[in-house]
Amino acid sequence: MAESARYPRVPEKPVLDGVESKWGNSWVKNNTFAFDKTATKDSVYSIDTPPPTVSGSLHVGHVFSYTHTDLIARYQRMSGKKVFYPIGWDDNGLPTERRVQNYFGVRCEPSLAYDKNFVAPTEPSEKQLPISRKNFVELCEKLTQEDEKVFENLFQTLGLSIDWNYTYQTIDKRARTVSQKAFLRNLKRGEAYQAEAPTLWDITFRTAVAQAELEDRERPGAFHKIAFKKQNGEQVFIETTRPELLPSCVALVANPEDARYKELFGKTVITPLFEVEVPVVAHHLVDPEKGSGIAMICTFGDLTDVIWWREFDLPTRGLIGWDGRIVSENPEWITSNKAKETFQKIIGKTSHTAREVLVSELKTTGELVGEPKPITHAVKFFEKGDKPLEIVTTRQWYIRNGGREQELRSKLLDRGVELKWHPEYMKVRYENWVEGLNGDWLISRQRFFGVPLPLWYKLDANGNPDYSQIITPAESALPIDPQSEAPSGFDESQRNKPNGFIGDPDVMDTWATSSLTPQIAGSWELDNDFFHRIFPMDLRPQSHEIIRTWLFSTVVRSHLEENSLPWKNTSISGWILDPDRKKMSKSKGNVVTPIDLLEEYGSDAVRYWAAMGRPGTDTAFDTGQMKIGRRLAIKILNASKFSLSLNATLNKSDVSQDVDHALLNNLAQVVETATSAFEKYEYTRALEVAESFFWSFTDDYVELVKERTYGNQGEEAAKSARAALGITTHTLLKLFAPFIPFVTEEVWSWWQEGSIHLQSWPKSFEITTKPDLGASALTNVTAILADVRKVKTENKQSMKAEVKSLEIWASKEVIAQVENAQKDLIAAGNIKDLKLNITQDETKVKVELA
RNA sequence: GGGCCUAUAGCUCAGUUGGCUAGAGCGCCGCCCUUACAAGGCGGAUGUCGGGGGUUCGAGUCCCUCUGGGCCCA
Repeated sequence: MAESARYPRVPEKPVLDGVESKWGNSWVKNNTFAFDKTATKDSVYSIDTPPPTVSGSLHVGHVFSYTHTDLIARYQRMSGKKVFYPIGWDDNGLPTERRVQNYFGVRCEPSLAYDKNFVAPTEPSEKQLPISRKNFVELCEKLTQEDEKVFENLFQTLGLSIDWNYTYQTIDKRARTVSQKAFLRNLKRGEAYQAEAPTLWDITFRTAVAQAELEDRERPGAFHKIAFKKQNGEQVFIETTRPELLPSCVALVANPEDARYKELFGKTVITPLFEVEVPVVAHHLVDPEKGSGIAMICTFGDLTDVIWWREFDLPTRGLIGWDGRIVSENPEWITSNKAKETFQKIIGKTSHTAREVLVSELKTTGELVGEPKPITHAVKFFEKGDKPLEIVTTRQWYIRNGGREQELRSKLLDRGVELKWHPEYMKVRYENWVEGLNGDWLISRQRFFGVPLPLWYKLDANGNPDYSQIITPAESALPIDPQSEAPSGFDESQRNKPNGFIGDPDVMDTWATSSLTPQIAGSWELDNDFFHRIFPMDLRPQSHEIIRTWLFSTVVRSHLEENSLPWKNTSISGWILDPDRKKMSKSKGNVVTPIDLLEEYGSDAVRYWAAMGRPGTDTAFDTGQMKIGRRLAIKILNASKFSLSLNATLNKSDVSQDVDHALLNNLAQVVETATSAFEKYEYTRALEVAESFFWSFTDDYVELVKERTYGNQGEEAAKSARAALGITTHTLLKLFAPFIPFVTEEVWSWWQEGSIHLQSWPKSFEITTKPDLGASALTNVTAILADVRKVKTENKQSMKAEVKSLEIWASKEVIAQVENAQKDLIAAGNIKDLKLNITQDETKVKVELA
């Protein structure tokens, strides 16, 4: 075996262990996936990678969906694209604040001064320690940095081909600059505006909440039947689940068709306990079947109240404050002494307590009829909150998103059509959402940790803010914090002083920053040359539940700022389902952490499982698939080692035998199928065709030609097989490279230079040696070999058992193919005597064992 | 209440514009220590394609309807 030194780097016994750290480190160290900044737009493939919420926990879902993106990135890179594949960390917003509170046992108290010697408690204290806003933000930054390392470690172990030179944080300076600049542009163009309006309000977080952040939850409640007094002294009975809102009642409403109440429309009634005179109005939204068919309108109990309040131009009688408690002063519209006395009993109370008090009062006066009737109803919650939302009137900032203008809305719907969705049907979710919008995008949040609205307001001579007198910073001064910096033309001593200024205390919604990820990653306005090389981007990968938020808001910002789509394609990942359809939970002890998974099965194996999940399709968490992936990875190692040990070559001109030509034709077909599948973002299909070819290659073809490569048919025949083996191995490694990046890189390093991930994706014309031949010259022969194996198995013989005679009846063409390959066939089947007969009938085989 | 997805072997899933006898892997059963791999190989069994109706020469695939599961929204 003089030639065995041809591939000296092939190990004796290849193993999977250690490939992740070996190649993962190598890729990072060598900048293997560095983006070429000089690349022209048409050669770039840019990816708007989702910034994971670092304060959340690592989940197998991360592994799943981020792998999908990486498959596309690696394919595009091998196809010759300059791939821009950055990543950001979402460390902005409520999840981070909440995690810091729990982790350190602190809470933000904006009135406190910054303590530069502050040291965070090592153990969270039982009672939350109040700290200044700046100290709080510092803790947020400290904790998220640690979280980010954990994610980075996971993603590198998983083999994501991210360019680590382009990481960003949604709270970092660049993100703040971009968010503030984009907001100021929106403001200048009239797309951002402030308004005093009823706002959905979370009393726990004390912040306004946007439509996209709402969810309905079924909650128990009770209908209370309460008597109002008509002008003629008779009673009319309403039913309400929120009797505590009685003091804020501004009208009664019934359906215009409801005969029971027709005579009341246009008249007034008197509220119980508080003796306020309110009108009775008619509106089609009232369901005559619900309750007594007549309801009280309060400011505000729910969103329908807001509609009625607006349409009937009713007064605002705010009752609930920002803390969720009843206001601390007797409202001006409650005038009688008895009513004032009653109101004193609920001042400052939570709505729950106020309800108990008023129900008891109503019982005493007899205005509550019967016992409350328990019901279950849908109540609006902030998706991250624990208490039902209240509606309070506040001044907030909005960005136009088509929620109030048909023209913009239809343009945004057109953007949805322009975007290529993978899978296509996900577009419907976008359309449903946009069509169902009922207001503009509320972007101001009353939080501490986030990107501040870059605004100040002038104070009048009395020291009251004049919100129409907005002071904006110069773009060059961004990012700014209006709470700690004074606007130009003022100095800090004028803060909160008459004729001075105040800073806007609010921060922007986390989506107001996330909606700019293409601009942040692409250094918009900071390096516009760079930006225009990568924008519009090629792909936004994400999951389906945030189409209404992240995807839509990004489309809005890009449409407003660039008058274009932010990306050409979006691919929507499905969810991970538990195999037993039960939620994984810590209490059950069956939580699988992704890092352990990668260690147990190997990253390539876990990626294989992920790759089996098609875009948009929910996939079961299935360690069985990972075992198969692991087996595939091991098989690639062994089969490649074997091919190389047979002195495989890449000499196309050596291929002379029909079975070898046919193998390459078959392979070329696989390449074409895999390529077109990848072009359609159907990576699973690409993997499947490569995999099934690979197994038939090792099981059938390699077995068939093994003896020939040893030289039993002479050097020329051996060379033909060695070239076919080499070309096939070479091509298969590339086809598997996006899926199984570690093992393919390992094998590549045995006999080739550089990284396989920077090689060109195979093309069918580079592979074929005799394209007109087709593939049947091989498949017809391996089918016969399979028949021989079957007979041996049926007779409980070993595969190398001798066949006394093999007789074949087949068409002229098949017989010719068998004749061409008969030496391979005889050697592989250990056949002593081969008889060939031409027939018109189907191929028939008779095997006689020794 | 509206929208979307989904139902195929014990399990996880393919099945393209309707077209030969509906496939794969796992699992199961049987066999083989074969000098790449026993963490391997070879072979086998397994289906009322959720139910009902319709279109068609022909339906897992298209239409209607019912039922179960999931998601989004109201």
